[in-house]
Amino acid sequence: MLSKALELSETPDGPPHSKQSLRLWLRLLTCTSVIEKQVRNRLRAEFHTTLPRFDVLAALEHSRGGLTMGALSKHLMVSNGNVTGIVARLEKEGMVTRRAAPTDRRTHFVRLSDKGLAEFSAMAAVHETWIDQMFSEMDDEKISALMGLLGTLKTSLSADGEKS
Amino acid sequence: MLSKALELSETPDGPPHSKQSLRLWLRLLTCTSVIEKQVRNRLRAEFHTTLPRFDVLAALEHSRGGLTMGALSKHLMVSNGNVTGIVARLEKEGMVTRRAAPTDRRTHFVRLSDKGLAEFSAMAAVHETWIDQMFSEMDDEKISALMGLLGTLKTSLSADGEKS
DNA sequence: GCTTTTTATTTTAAGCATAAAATAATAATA
DNA sequence: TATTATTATTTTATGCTTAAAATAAAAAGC
Repeated sequence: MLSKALELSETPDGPPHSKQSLRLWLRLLTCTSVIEKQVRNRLRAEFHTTLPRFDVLAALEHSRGGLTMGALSKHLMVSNGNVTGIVARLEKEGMVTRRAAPTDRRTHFVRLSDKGLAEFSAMAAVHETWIDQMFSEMDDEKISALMGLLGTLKTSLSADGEKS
Repeated sequence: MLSKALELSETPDGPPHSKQSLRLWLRLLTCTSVIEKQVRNRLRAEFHTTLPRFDVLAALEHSRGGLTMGALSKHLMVSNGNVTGIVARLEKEGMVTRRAAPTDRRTHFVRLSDKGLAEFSAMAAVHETWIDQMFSEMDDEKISALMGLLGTLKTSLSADGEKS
């Protein structure tokens, strides 16, 4: 009787967890890629700049007083050498300034210039409207639900990362 | 009285839609970046290969008979020149073969070699377990809910894209 | 003080990614 | 058939990204 009950169960086995995870991962990647591509294209078309440069400026604007190269690298989750290149280009464009710390000549502080702050502020305002429009069909409830589920995913990813 | 009712409403205005969208976008990007980085690192460590190469092999395996350069480019959502480079490296490694179409010498068909199929099959199996583990704290219900919400997001992105 | 180690950053070499220009082959049209 | 336009792909120039090696300064240990 038990087997019969299982056979007739209203919740039969679906695809295994791994297959569902894989499909979810592909959809997650597609959504992110589409948004990222839009942002890159618009930054280039409207502000003649790139997403990595925008990200560096955002990190600097968020923490007034400047950041060291290492802190920037850690915050943006990219390699040291990567930050070196992006900051070099931003410096050449006059968007940021670099200065060695007086106490430790190894560490270099990067700060937004006045021009950098002005340009970033303009970009950030428009950037926010781009995102707002792309998410326009997501009401507050859906946004909140998605935030929660992605929070769980973050936890799951942390747990997986611990094991390495 | 109406204004009073609004003041005392149990659902006062939260942050505006644009701010919530922005926070959601950042979380989405973080999750995707973490997963992508894990996959890249493991592909390199365990198979001495890269994610772009893996993606090309996956596209080829999925559609037996081979794909043209243009079809590959469209499927992977990357530029033509990008595919040219990746396929050139894969060909040098003996993973794929390239042949001009007999009827139209402009179009080139790319196919998995036997070696390419064998290596990809091995990688794909392990890759699936990586994803499965990263999503291990997401039960079937959460995966399904996340799929649905990302489906809505995809729709929203399509609607936004139409306007360009 | 002198050596060793650690820390912060840059450099280098390779691959990925794009847009724009160039090639080359086919299709359309006069 | 000769010209023009379109299509499929590659090439080029530039920038992003990484890992690994190099540099250089500070800290630790003897």
